[in-house]
Amino acid sequence: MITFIKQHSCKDELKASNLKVTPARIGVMRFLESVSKPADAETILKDLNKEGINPDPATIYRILDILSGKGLIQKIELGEGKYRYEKSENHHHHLICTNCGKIEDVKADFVSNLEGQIREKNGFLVKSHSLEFFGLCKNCQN
Amino acid sequence: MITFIKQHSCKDELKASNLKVTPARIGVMRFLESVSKPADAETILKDLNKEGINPDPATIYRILDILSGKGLIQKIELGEGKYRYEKSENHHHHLICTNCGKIEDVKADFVSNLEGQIREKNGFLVKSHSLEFFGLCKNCQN
DNA sequence: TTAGGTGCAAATGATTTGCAATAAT
DNA sequence: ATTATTGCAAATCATTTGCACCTAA
Repeated sequence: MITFIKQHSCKDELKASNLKVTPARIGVMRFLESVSKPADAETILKDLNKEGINPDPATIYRILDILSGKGLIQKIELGEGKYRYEKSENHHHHLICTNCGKIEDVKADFVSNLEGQIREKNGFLVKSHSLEFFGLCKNCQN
Repeated sequence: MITFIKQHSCKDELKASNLKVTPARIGVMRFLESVSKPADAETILKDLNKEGINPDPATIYRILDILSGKGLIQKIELGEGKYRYEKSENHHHHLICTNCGKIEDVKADFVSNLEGQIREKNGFLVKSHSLEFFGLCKNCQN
């Protein structure tokens, strides 16, 4: 018996979402896969530039928009007045140091339990959520 | 025995934070006290205008900034690319309908429990948090 | 070929800033 | 009187849009 192991690929993900495969799109997907912290548009663009891909900022925004529309990435806000993006599989919560700006991760799935309660109490169907903590990281408490 | 009941007053709150009492500041405090949903700068300004107070937008932003700096109000983001503000005592979480934009409240204090755990596990001192749910409200599920 | 993707330049929207005039204590 | 606060106008920053050109399928 032969088992086909689904080899993960940015290109395949794009195709699976009926999106044309372009260098800029591959670059964005790759980058978001490689980083542990959610990244903003500017950071993403600069990384692509390093790899010799030079899309217009408008293109980056359009790509981020379509990818989050397809659910491949998540658009989040961390109280900075701009958006950050993360690969959907990387979803987790953050600890944002209000002093130095450091962003740490917290893995916690307690929120999932709440969604059922909300459905019952409020009749609201939760599709996604954000949970962020602001405060002082270890280094900034002195 | 005479009991002094602390009569809540916007002016007193301002004074207690060493802020000068001005019409615009009173107006902002009053408005945020009167509404159940977090409001954006534009909405706040329009309300003040109705009451005959006509500050410049820049003044509104400066007031919102100083009030949140003093902890009298909270600055939050609901995925709209702008900030909203709420009276600190009104802190709660929101259900944001991604279809019609309706904002509902959820009262829940389960998050408080987490802050202790985060302190232990991550050494991170939580000062505030945000928890928002995105999905479809009752009306928009059909 | 052709629908979808991109570059460029200009527009938008929220928020911020410098500075001089003004009002709260 | 003194210092904080405000108004005004201009600047900034992130993001969006119109349109002509280009490219992946």
